Amino acid sequence: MPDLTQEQIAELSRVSQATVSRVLRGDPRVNEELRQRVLEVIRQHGYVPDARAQSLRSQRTGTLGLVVHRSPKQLARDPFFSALIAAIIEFAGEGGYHLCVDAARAVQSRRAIYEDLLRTRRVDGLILVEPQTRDERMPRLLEEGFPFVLIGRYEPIDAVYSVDNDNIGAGYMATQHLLGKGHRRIAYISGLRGIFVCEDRGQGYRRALEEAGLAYAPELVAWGDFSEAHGYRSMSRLLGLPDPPTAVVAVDDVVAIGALRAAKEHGVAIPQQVAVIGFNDSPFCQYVEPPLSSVAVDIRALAHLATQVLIDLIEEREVSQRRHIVPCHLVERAST
Amino acid sequence: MPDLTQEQIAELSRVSQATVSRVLRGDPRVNEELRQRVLEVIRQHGYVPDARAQSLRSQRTGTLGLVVHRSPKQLARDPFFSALIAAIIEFAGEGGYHLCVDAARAVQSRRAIYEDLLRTRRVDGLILVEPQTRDERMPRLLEEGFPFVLIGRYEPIDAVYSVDNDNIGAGYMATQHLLGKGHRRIAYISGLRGIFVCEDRGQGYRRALEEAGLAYAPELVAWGDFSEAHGYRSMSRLLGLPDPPTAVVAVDDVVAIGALRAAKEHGVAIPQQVAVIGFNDSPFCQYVEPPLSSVAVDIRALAHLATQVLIDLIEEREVSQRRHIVPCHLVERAST
DNA sequence: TTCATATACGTATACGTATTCACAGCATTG
DNA sequence: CAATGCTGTGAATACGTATACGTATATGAA
Repeated sequence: MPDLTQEQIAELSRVSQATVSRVLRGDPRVNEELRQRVLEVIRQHGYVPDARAQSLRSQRTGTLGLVVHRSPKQLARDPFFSALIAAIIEFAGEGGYHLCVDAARAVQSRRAIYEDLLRTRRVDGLILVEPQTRDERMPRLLEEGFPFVLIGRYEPIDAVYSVDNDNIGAGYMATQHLLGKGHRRIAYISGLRGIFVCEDRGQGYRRALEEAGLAYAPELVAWGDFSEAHGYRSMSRLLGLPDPPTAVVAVDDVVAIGALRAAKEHGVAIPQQVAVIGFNDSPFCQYVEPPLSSVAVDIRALAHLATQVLIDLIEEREVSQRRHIVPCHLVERAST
Repeated sequence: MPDLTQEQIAELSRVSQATVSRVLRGDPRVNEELRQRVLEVIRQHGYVPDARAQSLRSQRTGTLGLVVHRSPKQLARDPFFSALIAAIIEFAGEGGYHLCVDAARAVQSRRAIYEDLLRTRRVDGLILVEPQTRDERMPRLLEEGFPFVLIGRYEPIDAVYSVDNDNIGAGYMATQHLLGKGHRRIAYISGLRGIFVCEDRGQGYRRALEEAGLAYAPELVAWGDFSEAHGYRSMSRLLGLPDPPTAVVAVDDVVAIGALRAAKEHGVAIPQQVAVIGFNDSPFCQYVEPPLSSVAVDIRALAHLATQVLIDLIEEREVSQRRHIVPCHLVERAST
């Protein structure tokens, strides 16, 4: 079946190309008889309009861009990102948009993506996942008036639309949970200093402690990366303390897994001697031994909000608020 | 910074729009002095060509389409797909293409995707992941002469370009591994009947047994779905046999996890009394107790081949073969 | 000098669609 | 009955780029 144009459909229907276009766009000012004739020809020939021409003419591509600040390898490994991407695909589709995905960690390729997707008008808007604290593109994007939404936080400019987890609340909730189980000496195995997620969850942890009348003890807080090895090392150190913790909040499930391993190797019973809780409710939480309690972030809500806000911006609808905070919830398993 | 066109760049450089286009396309037939002048103006104004106009004119979009036959929810859950998507993003980028991703399980939306991506010329080519055995789109795609590549198998028509795991080899390898450990009574917990992956791995399993002079015993093969629950149930049944297996090949890591759980609950030691091996080498394999041996499929190779073949088809280069088979390798851990 | 050839550039056009404009036909109004 | 508005339609145009084509200048050979 060769590619037809409106021109040819018009000829076959004995109308003008303009009328074909009007029929396709559902313009009411077209005679019913003609409309039927044109629709019949379109149906018979299986005509579908050319998206490229439509884009050029209408200045709309019907495509959203998704840029993730992770190397493809990291992306493949972390279930959080894959779930996020999958959900964004879904919601973009529901909103009538396609999705163009790019991933890049290097600054150089980040610039390229910026040029390639945005300036070329290849997409109508952008979702940026976890931008850096200082991201030189933010001001430029704002300046261009290009529609974009952040998943994560970006403090410097509050004109930015963003959707984020309630990480402070999540840290608070995890700690609260352990306090409720009677624990009084609770450690926090964090990630990198200066990363919003880690700082925020730590802040929630601290607030829960203080509300319970407990002092924040720096020796019970471990900084490192997001690896299983970091969880293992930190837990080993904590267990060696003169007055070891009876419960541990780990900044991420993978880190928590490392902590679990260390505890088991030290012959410490979980959750009897040490309780452990992680974040993200990764799929593997239910498979590890013992199954890991975790604070689940609502990835679908995150994706839904981000997509919806972006589409509203593109279609120039009113957007009620610039910052959205998505609440988390606790999934209790055997490790606490 | 407002959007410029070649027209305006031309005016600023005191040349024609055609010359600007030639400079941008690297046409050699343009005076060096002029070229520099134009490039300077382009640089100063940060001009980037409009991809939509380029697409319309050149009949190329510079975008690949990826269609996955899974609901977004399944997609989010299965690490295999997320890794695959991540790798395809990477290789498409390296090949100078963007990636447009869609996912859909329903037949209805499948048709829509077909119309939306292909007939609208929104993408230059398509990667289809695990199409159904009878997929009505294959003949149509072939008929249109539209470039596309399958990840998975499609038997009916061999004019189709495809890239697939060596699933037979993988099943053979897993079984071989267990035979090498001295096991003589080996079970196979499969997935759905009629799914290529399950049948093929089963075929490899069977061949390994027969080469070792062992009979294929139907009571040692369990059919079901891809769930953890199926693994659990099947393992429970197998352990209740008068002559239970000493080793189990599970069609998927998640199924294997279920089997592990059943064994533990029955007080059966792993790997001393029953060895277990899975497929895919999912990230969680190293976190479970005991860590799970698994046959790793080379996802990056799969993605790389598919992307490369597709790009070659689009750019009308010679493609050496229609079917590519990617070998697997075994990752041994404590469960065997 | 004269013609052929190559080179470097501009003019014009096409890609397929959406939309503005103009106009014909008809109904409605004072 | 003239003036006015409304409806449905086609002609023309614009979106921004790439390229076929034509032409002016430079270069070389006769």
